[in-house]
Amino acid sequence: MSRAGGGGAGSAIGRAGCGSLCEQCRVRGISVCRSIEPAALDELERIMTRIELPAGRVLFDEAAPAEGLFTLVDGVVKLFKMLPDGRRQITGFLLAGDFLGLAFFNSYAYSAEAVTDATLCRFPRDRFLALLERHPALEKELLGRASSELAAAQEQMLLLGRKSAKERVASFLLMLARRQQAAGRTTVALAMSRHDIADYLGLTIETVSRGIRAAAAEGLIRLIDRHHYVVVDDRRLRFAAAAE
Amino acid sequence: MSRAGGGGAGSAIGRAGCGSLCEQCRVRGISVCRSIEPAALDELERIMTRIELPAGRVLFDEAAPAEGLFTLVDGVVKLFKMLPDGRRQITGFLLAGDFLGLAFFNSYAYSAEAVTDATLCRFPRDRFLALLERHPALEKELLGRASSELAAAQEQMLLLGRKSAKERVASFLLMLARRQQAAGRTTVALAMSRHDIADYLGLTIETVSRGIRAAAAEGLIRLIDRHHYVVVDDRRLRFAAAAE
DNA sequence: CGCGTTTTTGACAAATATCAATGCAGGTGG
DNA sequence: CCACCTGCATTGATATTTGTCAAAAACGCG
Repeated sequence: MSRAGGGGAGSAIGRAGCGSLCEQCRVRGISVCRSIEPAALDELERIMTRIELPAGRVLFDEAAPAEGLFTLVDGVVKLFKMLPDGRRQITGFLLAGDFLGLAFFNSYAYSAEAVTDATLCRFPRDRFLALLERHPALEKELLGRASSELAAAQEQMLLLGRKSAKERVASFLLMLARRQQAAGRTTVALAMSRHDIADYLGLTIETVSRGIRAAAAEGLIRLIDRHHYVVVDDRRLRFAAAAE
Repeated sequence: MSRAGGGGAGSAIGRAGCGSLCEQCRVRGISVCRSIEPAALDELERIMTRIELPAGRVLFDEAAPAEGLFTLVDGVVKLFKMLPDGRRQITGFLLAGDFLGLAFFNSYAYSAEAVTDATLCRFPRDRFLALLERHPALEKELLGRASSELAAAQEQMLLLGRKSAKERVASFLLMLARRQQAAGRTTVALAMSRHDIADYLGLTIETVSRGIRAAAAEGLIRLIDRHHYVVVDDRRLRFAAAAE
C-alpha cells in the first residue's frame, strides 16, 4: 500500500523525505534535518536538553500544558488518546527521527509514552517557536512533516473505519515490514505488545492474535517467535491488507 | 431549496481556529485570513481563480497530480479515500474558510467532492508555494491549520477505533451542533446524506439511521425533519458521545 | 525450576452488517 | 396542480463479525 511517507502509520513514523535518520543529525541528536541552515542547527542545539526515557514511562499527558517539543533520537514511542472510561486508541508509533509535541493550542492533543527505552531531545516551546520566526526553512520542514502525518492519519482512518479485522492486521504487518525493509532488515521485529497493536488497530488482543496466526497459517508470513516474523508472500499480504 | 441547507447557512458556519470567517477575506474570496499582510493578500488574489462546484462534482481525485490548492468560500466539501473494492472512508467535511489540497508529495492524498453547491478559490500550486517563500506568516498560518487538522484526525481515530455506533452518532451530532452554534445557530443542518454520514463514521446507513432516531427517542435531540435537528440535552448528548 | 505475565485458543454473546420491504419527499411530466 | 416516479430514509428480520469470558500454553525472569 502506498502510504504517504513510506509507512507513516499514525502520526509521525519515519518518512520517505527524511529517509533513515541522517547521520549528521543523529550525531547532533536532532531529527529536523532536511534543508536546515547550520545556524539554525546550532541554535537548536543550544536550547535542547537530552532525555532518557525508560520503557513504559510517560513523556507527557493529553491536555497537559505543552511546554516542550521533542525529537525522538532512539527507541519507540507511542501516542494515544483515551476515553473517560479507559478505552484507548493509539494514534501512532514514533521511531527515531520523528518529531512530537507540536501543539498549536497550548496543550497536548495526545499522551506520549515510551514503548521501548528511548532517547529524546527536548526543546522549550517558547524558545523553539521564537527560533521558528528566524528560520523559515525550519517552519517549512515542520509543515512538510505535519502534512505527511496528516496523510498517514487519513490512511489510518480508512483502516479503522472500513477494513476488517484480518485486513487491519495484514496492513499492520505490511507496514512494519516496509519500514524495516527500508532499513535493510528482512526479519521484522514486533516491538510492541499485542495489547498495543490492538489499541492501534481498534481491535481486541484476541482478535489481533487470531489475525496474526491466520496470516501465518495462510503462508503470508512466517512467525519466528511471538515478536519476529518474515514476510513470505508480499503480493498476497498486500492483497490481504486490501492495499491493491 | 438546494440541499446546501441554503448556501448562506453553510457559509455562516465558522471554524474554531479561524473563528467566523473574517469579512475582509470573505469579500476577497479567500480564507487564509489570520495575520496575513495585505501584500500577501494582494498577491494571493492575483494568482487565484474562482471556481463554482455543483453538488456531487469531484474537485480532484486521490493520487492525481496536485496542481492546485484551494480555499472553500461557501458550501460543504467532503474529503475521502477509497479501497480498491469500493469501500469508502470520508476523512472530513470542510466548511467555508477551510483550506484543502496541501500535498507535500506531488499528488493528493485523498479525493475531494462537493456535498452541496460550493464556491472555491484555486491557487496554482507552484505559484502558491513560491508565494509561501516570501510570506512566512502565511506559512505559519498553514502550519497552524495543519496542526489543528491533525488533532481533529486523531480525535476521529479515537472515534473510529474505540467508540460504539451510538457514541459515534452522538459525537457527530454534537460536533455539527458545536460548529453551527459557533455561528449562532440553534437549529442544526445535516447537509449530508445518511450515506455520507455512514462513510464518515465507519458504519452503515441503517446503523446511522437507527442511531439518530435513538438519540431523538432518548430526548438528546429533537428532529425537525430528516436534515435538521435541535440539541435538547447537551449534557446527556456529550455523555452519549463518550465525551466526558 | 516455579511464578507472573503475555499470548493463544475455544466457546459463547453482543454489536453491527446485511438483506428485504416499506415509507416518505421532492422533482417531473401530464 | 396533481399523481407518479425515483432515490433516500426508515424499519424489521436475520447473518456475520468481532468482542467477551474462561482457561491453557508459552515465555521471561528471578
